[in-house]
Amino acid sequence: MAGGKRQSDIVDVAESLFGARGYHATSMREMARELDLQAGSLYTHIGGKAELLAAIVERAAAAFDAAIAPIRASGDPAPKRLRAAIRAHLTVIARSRSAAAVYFDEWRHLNEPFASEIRKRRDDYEAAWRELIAEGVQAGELQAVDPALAARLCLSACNWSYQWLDPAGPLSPEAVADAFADMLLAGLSTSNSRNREPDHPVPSPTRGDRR
Amino acid sequence: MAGGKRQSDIVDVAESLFGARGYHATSMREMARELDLQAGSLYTHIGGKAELLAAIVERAAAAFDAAIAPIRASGDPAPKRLRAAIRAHLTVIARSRSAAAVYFDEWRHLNEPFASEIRKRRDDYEAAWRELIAEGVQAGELQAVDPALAARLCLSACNWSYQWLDPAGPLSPEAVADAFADMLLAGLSTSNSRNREPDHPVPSPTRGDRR
DNA sequence: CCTACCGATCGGTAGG
DNA sequence: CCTACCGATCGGTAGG
Repeated sequence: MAGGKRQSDIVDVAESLFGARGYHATSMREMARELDLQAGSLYTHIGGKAELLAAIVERAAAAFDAAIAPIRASGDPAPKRLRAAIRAHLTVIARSRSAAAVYFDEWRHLNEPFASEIRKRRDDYEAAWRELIAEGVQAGELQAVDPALAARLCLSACNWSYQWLDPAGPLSPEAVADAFADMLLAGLSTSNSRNREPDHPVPSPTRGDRR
Repeated sequence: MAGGKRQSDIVDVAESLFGARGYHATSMREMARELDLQAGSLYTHIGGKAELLAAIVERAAAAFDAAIAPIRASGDPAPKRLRAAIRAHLTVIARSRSAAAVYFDEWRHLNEPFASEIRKRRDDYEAAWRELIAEGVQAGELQAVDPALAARLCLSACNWSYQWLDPAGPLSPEAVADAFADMLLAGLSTSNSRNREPDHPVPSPTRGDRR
């Protein structure tokens, strides 16, 4: 699926409808109506419904990969990279909640070989987070947690945000990201007491400004 | 929908198929085949497909509510209650990942009034977590986080586990829950050192958070 | 619980 | 890009 203005319009509408109602609950006729077309006319521009799903999911996967690539390569300390990754991940979701919804919920309806390809891509993405955390543990910047579980904790918390994160809401995605990073890095409990000096060099715009 | 052995068999099969493939991707004929019935015969026992979905989602919502009710009433310190709630929540998910998948992913296909009822029930459930955290903040047992965001962080991390939590995996759901609780309570970073007492008392939240 | 069937709707195509 | 239409499948019902 390569180019064409009309085609990318169709992909956009599909993304929005698949995200809102789900892949199987969205008909080609609904999509056509949204574009003021007849159902059959869609097929001038696209190969089929399954192909649309694949295009949307690939695009979403690419957005996540691209968002964390520079962070991985930055050479910053692990806590700073982790904070940046959380922000990047949430920003991708906030930029298109529909795309995130399709990526997270509808990818299981992909045909082969797309399903396998995406599965691998997600595994690689998670591995990058795991590696980041493992490096931090190694360097003594992060506690001696299991990197696999810690990566899963961070990603789970971030992924689910597609359910509620609202760029037009009272808290910007960046503010949510910083708050999440604060809590994940510093912990919720007071009983393992921490000093109150700024502990990471990264400025956190929302600290002291949490609604 | 009230009782009948055959009926509960059907609900169980529906839960498993809806969870695996999604509501709209599952046909009544598939369900019938799984039960060695003809499609039409299902309707002796159930009212329809939509009714099945409602039954499954209600059952799941009730399981989550029941799991945290005794914890809310326990009077334990907030960190202990939070840990217990994480464990309870993950245990419900682990006990039936299909049910969790339907509850989290397919509830949007509910008709009214079920959709509204479930939305309210989920809001109330989240409010219980928020309240727990707010009490901990008030008592100085938890840091001065925004209870709404902290509740969301914990629930997000826990909810997403339906995607990967495997009771037959190397880590039991209880072990995962404890690891998640450890990380959420103590934080991932070493830089706010935990072996040091705070030089000032931990501040209470600036706005009176009573609820 | 089965056989037989309903109208509706699905994704997609032919031919222009 | 439209009209017209295809076969398949959907959830559900009638009648036994």
